[in-house]
Amino acid sequence: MSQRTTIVDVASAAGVAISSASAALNGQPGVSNATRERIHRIAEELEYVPSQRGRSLASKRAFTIGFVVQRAPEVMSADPFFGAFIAGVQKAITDSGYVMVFQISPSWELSERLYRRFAAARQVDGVLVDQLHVNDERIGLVKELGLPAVVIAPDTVDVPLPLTGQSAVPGVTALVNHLVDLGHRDIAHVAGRLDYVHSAERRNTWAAAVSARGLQPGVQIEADFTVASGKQAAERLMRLDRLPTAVVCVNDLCAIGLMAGLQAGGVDVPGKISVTGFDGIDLSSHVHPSLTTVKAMPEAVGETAAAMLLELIADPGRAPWTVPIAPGPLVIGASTAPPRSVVTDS
Amino acid sequence: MSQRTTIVDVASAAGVAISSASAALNGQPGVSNATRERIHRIAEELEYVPSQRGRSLASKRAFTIGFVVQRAPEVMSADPFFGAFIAGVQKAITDSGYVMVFQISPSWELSERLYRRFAAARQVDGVLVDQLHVNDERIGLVKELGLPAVVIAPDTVDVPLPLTGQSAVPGVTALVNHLVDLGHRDIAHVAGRLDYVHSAERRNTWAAAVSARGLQPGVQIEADFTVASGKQAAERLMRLDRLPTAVVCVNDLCAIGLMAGLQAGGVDVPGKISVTGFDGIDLSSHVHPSLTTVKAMPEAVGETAAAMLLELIADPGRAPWTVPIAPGPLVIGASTAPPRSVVTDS
DNA sequence: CTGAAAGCGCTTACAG
DNA sequence: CTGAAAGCGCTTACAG
Repeated sequence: MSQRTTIVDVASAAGVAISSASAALNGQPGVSNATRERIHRIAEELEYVPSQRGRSLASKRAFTIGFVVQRAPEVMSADPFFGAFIAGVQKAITDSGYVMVFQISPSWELSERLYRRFAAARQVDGVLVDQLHVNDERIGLVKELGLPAVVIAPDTVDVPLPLTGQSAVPGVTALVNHLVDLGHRDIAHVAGRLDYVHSAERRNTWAAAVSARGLQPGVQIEADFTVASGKQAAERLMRLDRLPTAVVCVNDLCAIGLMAGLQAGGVDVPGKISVTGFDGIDLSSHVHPSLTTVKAMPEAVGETAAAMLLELIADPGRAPWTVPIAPGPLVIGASTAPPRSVVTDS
Repeated sequence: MSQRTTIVDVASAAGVAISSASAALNGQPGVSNATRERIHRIAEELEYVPSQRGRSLASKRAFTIGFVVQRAPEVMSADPFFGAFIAGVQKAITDSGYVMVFQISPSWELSERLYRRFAAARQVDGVLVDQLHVNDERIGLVKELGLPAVVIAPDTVDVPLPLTGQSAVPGVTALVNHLVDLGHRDIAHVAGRLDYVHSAERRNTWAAAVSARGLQPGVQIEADFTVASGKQAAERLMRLDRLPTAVVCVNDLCAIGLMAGLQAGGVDVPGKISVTGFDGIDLSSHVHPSLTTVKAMPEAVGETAAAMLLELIADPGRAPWTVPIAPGPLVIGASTAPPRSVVTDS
């Protein structure tokens, strides 16, 4: 392997000082067009690619952003969010020469260590904070560390940091209205862990939307986003004196588990109970019955979050701002239908 | 934000030269125990964490490994492999101060650009090459770039690079034997894209294992690992003159789609057809019927691959070696049963 | 507009 | 065992 070409090679080949080469290559003012072009041409000829190491040290930037996903690896696997989210992040950062370091952390304790190391070793220029908890310790931590950070959460949340994400309010409201319009009067909810901001938002929206139609919110069961927890929710539901006629689930995976549990217990979906999900994952259109759900747009969220982080890194003093992502569309599947009584009545 | 403490601060506080501080902190010989301890103590007091930027430039290492996943983001989402695989990678590298840069690339063209940039910008010290294709261009590319690389593939594959992974031979053979023992004589296969090494291995193993039991391999249908493709496979299967009594699928997701498609077409599983998967993802135990499958161990593969890459980076001249990962266990679910004729016969 | 110099924070030969 | 010096490949004031 021959020596890599450095900016010194480019400068000497162009007959200029390395400071001129640097300025020209970085598109900075103070270089005549003639020499700028010559330097660019020579850099190309020599296949010059600046070393991130030299650049990092001199410019005090890592050209790297950090993303710590705080959840168990097994849960991550099931989550439909990450592929698309990360693809979106990449789309936003790649052209700036930035790169994303990705870590999984099952616990807050490990997350904290990872963030501290990121900051102390100057390994990243900023971080993405995902899956916000109620009273999330990470907010205080990134502030303490002076680490630029963008939070991903429903845009209804109030945090002292730049934020982007989708609100579930329009989606869950549409889901509830769809059910009420079908004739449902007893609409239950299978919630996610309520210490997560996004599941709390969905739960509250379910209750508010049901009330807004003049109905009493039905039973509420707490689950944890997984298929297994949806299945357990089905078992708890089937032990009730009276089944609700419809269930709004916090997400698709949970709804898929719920449907499987109900079907295993001999409860027909949607004949006996209608079920809705949230996320619009690929699988939701392939299960039987196909799921009525709301599409999330993780790629758009990832792209926006990363773009915001880059802006914040360029201007760290900037006051927090929020960029809402438009809510995704309602997808009506075969898992929702009029309740039996209504069908009989007609 | 106060100034970060640097090695200069540590050295001057300890009253030694920075070279001594460096040697002591990095556990290198040539420092007396007394001064070594003193330096360590002072570094701790000052909460010194070495800057990766300085370290990188001086030591000509990035302390970063690259992982480019070459597939569409949507497919990634569905893939159960990555969460656990990445968790395993982290486990292996975190203590060495290494970090993983993660990229998704839908095409070979983009992958090539990413690898070239990694190499040219000295952004990573090595890469993980996953999901090996038949005649994979990445093998030649990493060699050309002089980029240390570890390949993840079934350990039956022969490539001129260090390799780790699980062979599907024991698992698929066990699956086929299970079906034959139940009485099946017509065992079909839904394959993954056969230009992938791992799906080719599974296909070939299916054919060999069926033959080894003195039977003719049944129909073979090509799919692409997704639920949707499994569903399409079901439709093609149902158009055949005679249904096979059992189907070995390339992976769980595909098997889940196949079962959904069969059930939608009124074909009972396992009453009419037995179905097997591969991977042992969480979902496979929650679908109805629960899936007979073989567990994959992505975390072990990730950990081993990353550990190997670190070894290779430390000794780039090392001759390629292979570390096989023990195959995972057979999981017998409710999706396999004796064929109807056998049940009737008895 | 252009260039010489200092410096980012380390590691690594090399003298003593 | 210990220290002074050079150097990794850039960027960034600062003179000219």
